[in-house]
Amino acid sequence: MLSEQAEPVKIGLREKKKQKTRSMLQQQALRLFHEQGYHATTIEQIAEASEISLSTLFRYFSTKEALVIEDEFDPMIIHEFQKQPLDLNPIQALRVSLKAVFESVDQDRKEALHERTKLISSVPELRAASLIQTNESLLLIAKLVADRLHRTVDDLEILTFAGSVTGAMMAVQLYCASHPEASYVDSIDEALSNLELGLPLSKLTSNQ
Amino acid sequence: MLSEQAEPVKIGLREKKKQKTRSMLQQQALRLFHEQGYHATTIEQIAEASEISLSTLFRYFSTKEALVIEDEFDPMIIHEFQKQPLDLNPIQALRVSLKAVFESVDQDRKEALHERTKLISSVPELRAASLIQTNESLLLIAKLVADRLHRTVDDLEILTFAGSVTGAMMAVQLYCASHPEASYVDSIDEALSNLELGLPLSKLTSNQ
Amino acid sequence: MLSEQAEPVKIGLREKKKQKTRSMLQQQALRLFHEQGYHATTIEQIAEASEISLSTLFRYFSTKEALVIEDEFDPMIIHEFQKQPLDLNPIQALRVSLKAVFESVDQDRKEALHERTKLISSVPELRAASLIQTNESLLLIAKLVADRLHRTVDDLEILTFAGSVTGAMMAVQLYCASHPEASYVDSIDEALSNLELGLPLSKLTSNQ
Amino acid sequence: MLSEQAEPVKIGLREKKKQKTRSMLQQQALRLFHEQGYHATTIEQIAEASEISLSTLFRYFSTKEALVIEDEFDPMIIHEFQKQPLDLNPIQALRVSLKAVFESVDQDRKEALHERTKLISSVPELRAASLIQTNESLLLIAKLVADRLHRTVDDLEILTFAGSVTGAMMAVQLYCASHPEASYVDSIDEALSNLELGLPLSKLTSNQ
DNA sequence: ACTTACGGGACTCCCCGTTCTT
DNA sequence: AAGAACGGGGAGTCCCGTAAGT
Repeated sequence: MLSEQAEPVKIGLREKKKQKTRSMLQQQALRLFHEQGYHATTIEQIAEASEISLSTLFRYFSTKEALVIEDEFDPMIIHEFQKQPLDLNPIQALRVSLKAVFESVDQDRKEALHERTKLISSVPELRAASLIQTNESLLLIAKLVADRLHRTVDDLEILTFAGSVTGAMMAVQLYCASHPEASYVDSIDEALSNLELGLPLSKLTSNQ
Repeated sequence: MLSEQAEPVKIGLREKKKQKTRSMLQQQALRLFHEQGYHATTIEQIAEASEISLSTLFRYFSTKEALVIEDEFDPMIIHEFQKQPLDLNPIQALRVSLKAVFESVDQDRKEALHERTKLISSVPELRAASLIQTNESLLLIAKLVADRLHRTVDDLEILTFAGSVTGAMMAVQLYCASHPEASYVDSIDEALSNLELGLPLSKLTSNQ
Repeated sequence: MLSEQAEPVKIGLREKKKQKTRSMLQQQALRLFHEQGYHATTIEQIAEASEISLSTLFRYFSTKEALVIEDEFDPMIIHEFQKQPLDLNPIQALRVSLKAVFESVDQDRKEALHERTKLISSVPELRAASLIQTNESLLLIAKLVADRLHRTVDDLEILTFAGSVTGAMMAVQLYCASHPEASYVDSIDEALSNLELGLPLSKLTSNQ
Repeated sequence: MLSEQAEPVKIGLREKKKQKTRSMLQQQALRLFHEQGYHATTIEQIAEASEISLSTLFRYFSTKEALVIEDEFDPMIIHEFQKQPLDLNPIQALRVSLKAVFESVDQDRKEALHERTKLISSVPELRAASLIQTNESLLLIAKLVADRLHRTVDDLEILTFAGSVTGAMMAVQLYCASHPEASYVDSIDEALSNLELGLPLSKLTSNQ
């Protein structure tokens, strides 16, 4: 979910055109994947449908998977997180940030996101790519938390924390894949709340 | 009559030869990857070096990644975990199991494991494949815990738990990748211990 | 008025900067080729390392190979050859010229040359580019000899002579590639001396 | 001209089909190059015209150039050379071999060869590839001569000889490129004869 | 049954135009 | 005007799956 680019977004004239091309490519890709399936769609078809050349497509998205995986939420979440007051514990801060970001997203985008998530769950290659990104999110979360505490990412305690959070999110993805009716955002919140309470281990121990 | 008795023996022999081929392939693969790098090595070279044909190689390992990823420890850990007494909380049970398994592994295998782990961290494709497996471990842990508690894997609480554990292990992998001198097993134990203590969040909150 | 005088100076400065850029590019290229190998290095990396844009790089060197091949010795050798007295036979004249030029080269350049030569021998594309240049040397030698004799390059006898000389030099390159301790200059001289003596064929015939 | 494969040509049933595919590909390539020019023709077109896939084409010819360069004469010349009596000097042996081979070639093939040679002279990439092969011929000639004399290719004298011969052939190619009416075979013979006579240097020295 | 050949798609890189900017 | 960014396109490599041949 979270990956690294957090540039201030220079509003260049042609920056905009690039954005348009990017989003066009993703749109066409998602459309074709939906219509024909992921494997049955070649990237050549995507390039053609978007009326750009293959090589240019690869300049925008370095792999077929990237067309599906890349998302626009990460920088927003980062930004939100960094604004949170320091006396919140990091899970609280994260929960607040996630809520803030997803409340600002309109219905259309939410549905697109949902569609994408379904696609990812069902295609092994995409799952793999998504997990790679998840892994990078882990580092990012670690970095954000380390910054809050003036510590370094080079710290097993912090990494373990970030790992647990990331793992909880992976769990939610799996959960939602088999419970299509469940709300993704709510489930994340619940999982994080659970983690905040220490999981809680007593409930997970047989007391007989 | 005799042939019926001969059967099991023959199967045994065959199994053995298969095992030998498998391990030969992995050995050659690892050697070549070490010498020339992962990408510079083609699976054709691996097949040649092992003196078998490409199609046969694919019968043993369906992808190039599989040559590196396959792991013999999982089943051992599962077995150990299922033997743990029910009054241990699941993290305790897991810690005990992991220790038991790794103590039984000889030095050679540990070094081979270490070599493999390094290779995996450094090659994105392998990381992806490894993460896919990690994700399946998540489900496996969930299943084991669910069984202990007579609940189902279909349960966000349990999945969250399993996710946190899995995430903690991912964190340890990242940690060890940048701290080559750290002991993998000890670090896992420390991370799990940390998780058992509720991470602990108070230490991760700025108290100014 | 003043500007006219200023012109040559400004041009001088510009020329100098160009020369610096050229040599910087070659240096960075050689460094990267040495570190990562020729194929693993992209010209984009070279441009980046030299802090100029790709299109500018191509203005200086029209192909990746040119970064390695360009040779500053040819014009020097030509110049020397044209000064040789006419009563020397062309091989003698060439031998004297080569000696004169290489004696004037300092140790650093010699080592750089040696490094380059090694690189060229080991990369097929570079060998090809180098051979193209060798082929042009053939024509050049033919022209020089033709001029001495007031004949034309359009002459099989002269071309054959030039070809033999060029071929002898190719032979020396191959020889030195497998005998790293051999002196390039000495070997050339020996080869040319051999050619001057008619190869000699009697020694190359089985006399049993 | 001379390159290495000198297998006894196992007459497999499907060896024949491969031969047919090879020659089909070359034929189509030459046709298209002739019709549209070398650069204007893509290898995809060649594959299509030959009704095979791109990847298969590359299995037969690893580069676009190879489609033009590879020829069938080398093994024949080698074979002939090895049959020559040992009391011939190596240039004589070579001259006899070349004559024997070219006399056995029918008119059609000679014209095809001529066509190909013209194409090679006119396209820099092909010239480069051809020179690479020439360079390998040098080594081959050295090897053949070394074998005759029970010496090794590791010998500057022999390499110089081979280089001179090779260089003479390069000269002939240049000569014939600018004299389309000249006979390739006769010119080679003349050049080699010239080389055999010591070039001769006296004629190439100004005697004023 | 087991190898060998073939197909095809993803991806990378080189190099060259054109456009846009400074 | 010089130079950078951008786009295009062809060559080439590799993985992997399927079909053909022995």
